[in-house]
Amino acid sequence: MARPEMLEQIYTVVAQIPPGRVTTYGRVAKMTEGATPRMVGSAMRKLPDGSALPWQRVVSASRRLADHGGAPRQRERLVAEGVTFDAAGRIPVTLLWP
DNA sequence: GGTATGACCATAC
DNA sequence: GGTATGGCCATAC
Repeated sequence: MARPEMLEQIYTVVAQIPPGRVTTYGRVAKMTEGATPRMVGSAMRKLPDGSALPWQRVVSASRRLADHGGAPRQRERLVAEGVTFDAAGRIPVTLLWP
């Protein structure tokens, strides 16, 4: 079940990502006790569009945008923050948030 | 309660 | 750099 505490902790971790940096689903899951990458993805999917949560800063472990309907919008929001993409559409390792 | 699906990851090849 | 496999666990039906 989606325990509210865990969901809130996921939101807290995501909210702590600095602007211009990104992190991966696995990292968020590891920082959240009892969570798995799938749950992080589910949590993001459930978010309303106008959410203040910086969901765009969560990317897949290969440093690409996850494959979902809002991916183009996510890429635009990241670029607007100053996140750069290389020719292969990957985010530089230096932008990863530990 | 079983089965299928999903904004995933680590590992092996 | 790719594909395949197993694991993870909440949701939907």
